[in-house]
Amino acid sequence: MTTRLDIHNSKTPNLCQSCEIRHKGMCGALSTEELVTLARHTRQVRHDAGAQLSSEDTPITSYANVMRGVLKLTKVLEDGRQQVVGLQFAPDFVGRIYGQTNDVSVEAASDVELCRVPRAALEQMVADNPKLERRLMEQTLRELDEARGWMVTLGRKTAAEKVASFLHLIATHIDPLGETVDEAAVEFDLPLSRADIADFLGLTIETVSRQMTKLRTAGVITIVANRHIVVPDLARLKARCG
Amino acid sequence: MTTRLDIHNSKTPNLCQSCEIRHKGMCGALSTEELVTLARHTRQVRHDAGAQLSSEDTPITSYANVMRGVLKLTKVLEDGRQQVVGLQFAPDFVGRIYGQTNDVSVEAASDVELCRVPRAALEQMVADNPKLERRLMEQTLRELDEARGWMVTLGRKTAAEKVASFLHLIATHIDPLGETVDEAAVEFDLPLSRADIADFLGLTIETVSRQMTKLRTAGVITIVANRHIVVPDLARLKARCG
DNA sequence: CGGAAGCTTGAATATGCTCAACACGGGTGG
DNA sequence: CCACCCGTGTTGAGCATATTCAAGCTTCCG
Repeated sequence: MTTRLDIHNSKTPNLCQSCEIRHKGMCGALSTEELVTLARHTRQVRHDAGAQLSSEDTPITSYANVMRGVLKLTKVLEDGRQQVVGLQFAPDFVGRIYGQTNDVSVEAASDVELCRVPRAALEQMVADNPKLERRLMEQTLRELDEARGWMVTLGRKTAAEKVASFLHLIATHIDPLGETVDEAAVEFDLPLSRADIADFLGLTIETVSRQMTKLRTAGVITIVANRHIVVPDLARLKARCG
Repeated sequence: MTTRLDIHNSKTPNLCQSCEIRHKGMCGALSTEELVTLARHTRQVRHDAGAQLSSEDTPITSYANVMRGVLKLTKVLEDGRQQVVGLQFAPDFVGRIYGQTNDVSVEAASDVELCRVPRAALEQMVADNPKLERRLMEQTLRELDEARGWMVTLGRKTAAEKVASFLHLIATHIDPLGETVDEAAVEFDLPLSRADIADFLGLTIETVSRQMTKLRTAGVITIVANRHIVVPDLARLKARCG
């Protein structure tokens, strides 16, 4: 690992220079000097799909930024019923600030790359930098909006609409950095298994599978491989989201 | 309205002195002097149950603190299907900071009393006072946790568990300022109609009604009047929450 | 009182679940 | 190289839960 950098000059750290999310996530709020300070503590880490990064009641010891891949946040009932309560894409910030525990379990849905920051280092930076705190506030508000949007889906949409809504979400969030080009064709790999999708939508895997088949036979999507989907017309998909 | 106060001395404003939520909500982060500054802009307002305070896409012009009663936050689908995405009790802060629109419709679920603050005044205070910003961050995180908790309820619980969970929520949040005394008997008025409860739980009013009847015949609750409920044993209710 | 809104109850229906079998694909080992 | 296996996804049949539709009841207000 050759991520060592000369901390005596204040040029953008090598690591951050090549970071694709440099300007989009939390780091966009930082000056070059602050970035240097932060980079002394960060470490890029990779996790395979399925890896559990933290669980509902473990104390928080570090935060991270998603650089590549998708994380899922889940909660479980005592009897094992599970609900995915959030998905995080690059360049989302991961981790609950100002809290003792996460209250959610964090798992890698796909293979992921994270930029990890120890708890103390981040909290120090936040305390010193109002702009950073504000960024985190905005991310939190975005997550709240997303959670509320999914409450509508969970509570009031049919299985068909739920699956369409999920595909629409992925289609509009997965692309590396391209801005949403509505009405256009989109092609992507699902970052979640059928079981995860079911847990996200409050359905069973069988129902998810059946609804995917219906969307396929209706010509709304093409299932190239189990995980590999083509949406020829995003507007037609959106029309099925209820 | 005799809420005029002498702004030349910096004693706690009369209005705030008698405010029951003075130390619990956002204002708990303020010094006496800051409170005086803030109180120059605030105004207590009352709304009847059912009053709509703002809708999904109206711009935000003011914020508020809930002093009494319950607000409901809702979202609707084009075809009219509705979902309650949040409830706010005293001393919650109401309104999405750093945003152009609310993305939710805010309605008085019961008769409410609010302490209203114009947008500019609050944003100025937040900019000047990191402790206040932090309070708002904490409230936002709490709302996010609550939203995620309800996602589990919406996605993975049965109708019976949903209704029990709702009653448990109200039983533990409605009480004026008493801390949750688990295992004890609780008596309260439901701040929501059956229709609102249904929209909160992603059910129909008929299903809500039937499940309430089942809880009554099972002896878990007593329905004194339509809205007036007694829970003799909170633990028994909790056991039915899934 | 009378009317309307809110709530409850019942019967029939539909949506999504359960259980079960099968298909596909990718890796492992004979 | 093929057989086998295991994880993952699909499909089908029967069933259960919650919805829909419809009627009747209560409570609240004029």
